[in-house]
Amino acid sequence: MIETPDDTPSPSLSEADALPPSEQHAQQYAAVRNAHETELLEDYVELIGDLIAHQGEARSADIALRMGVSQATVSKMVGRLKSLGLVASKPYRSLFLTEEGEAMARMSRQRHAIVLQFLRALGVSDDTARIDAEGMEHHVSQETLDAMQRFTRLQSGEG
Amino acid sequence: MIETPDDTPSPSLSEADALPPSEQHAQQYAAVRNAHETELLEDYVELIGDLIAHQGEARSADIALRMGVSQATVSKMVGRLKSLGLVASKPYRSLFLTEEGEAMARMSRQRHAIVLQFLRALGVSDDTARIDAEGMEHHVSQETLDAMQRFTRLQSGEG
DNA sequence: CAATACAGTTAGCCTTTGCTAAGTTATTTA
DNA sequence: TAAATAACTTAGCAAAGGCTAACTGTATTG
Ligand SMILES: [Mn+2]
Ligand SMILES: [Mn+2]
Ligand SMILES: [Mn+2]
Ligand SMILES: [Mn+2]
Repeated sequence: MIETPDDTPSPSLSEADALPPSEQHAQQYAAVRNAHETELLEDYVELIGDLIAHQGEARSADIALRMGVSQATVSKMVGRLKSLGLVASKPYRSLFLTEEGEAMARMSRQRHAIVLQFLRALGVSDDTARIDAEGMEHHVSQETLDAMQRFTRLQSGEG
Repeated sequence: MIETPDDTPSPSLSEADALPPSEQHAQQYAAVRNAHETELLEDYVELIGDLIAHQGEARSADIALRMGVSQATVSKMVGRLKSLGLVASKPYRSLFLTEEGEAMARMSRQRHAIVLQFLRALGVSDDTARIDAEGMEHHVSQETLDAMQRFTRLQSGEG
């Protein structure tokens, strides 16, 4: 392993930040593309889990309504979720999460809650916090989640 | 205007949060889908602007390298940016931003910087902050940006 | 200045995520 | 219980965003 020649000058306040090294920059975008591959899956399983918990069952029509998409779109997505082993169902019947689906739903729900509570603790209004959390949650690393939780706890502790 | 019947119980700590009303829930997801439509465009114009500022010109090969994507993908995307009036170029030559492209780049760059500085102020390491900011930036409302700036200023002021 | 290397484009393919329209199954109700 | 309504599925379409392979144009350099 040879050290990459570092042509990044040390940070200065008077000029615009230099571009990061190409490989690091590429990794940033790759991480985003990566998040985009799983984010819809996460939202679906999280929603299915929430529907089961709050209304006793998860039906396609409810999902379509809450996601704001057509039932056909939900039907196709459910097919994908089944083929990925996250969801189980019989034709024309309501949906269930597999063990794997439950696990993903649990993680997603928790991460979502941390981000939402953090935004509220930051002083963002509830409506805005909900909207922003829905998108941000998929792009937040564990390290950032930890920092958010620290802040939220501090903030509520000081009340 | 009639007030929507509010079946959301007042928040309780002992039970899981209730689901938001369907229309509000749908709006959350719609906002995310919306952000996804412009997010790549924003990253491209921001990068093109940065390349012009830092290296004098923006070439497809550089973009491909920094985005971690094939040159063919860049070529196609540049076609889209041109058809949207954000970028101008002659075949086989380097890229320029239109007025509209400049405006989008300016906004994106500023928003990106606010999110990045905020994450650092929160205590997130530089590498992680860069990665998370690249994704989060597209899902952050003006209200949240304001809250982030307030926090960052406070934090640096107290140093 | 010819050969080579590098940069950019085009064609053709794939997956994801959306849609509408049309069909099928299940449930409700007259 | 037959008819009507609601729920679900399927087929077929489109746009976005990736890829590789093949081609074309530009720049370097022997
Ligand atoms: Mn979520
Ligand atoms: Mn989400
Ligand atoms: Mn950006
Ligand atoms: Mn970005």
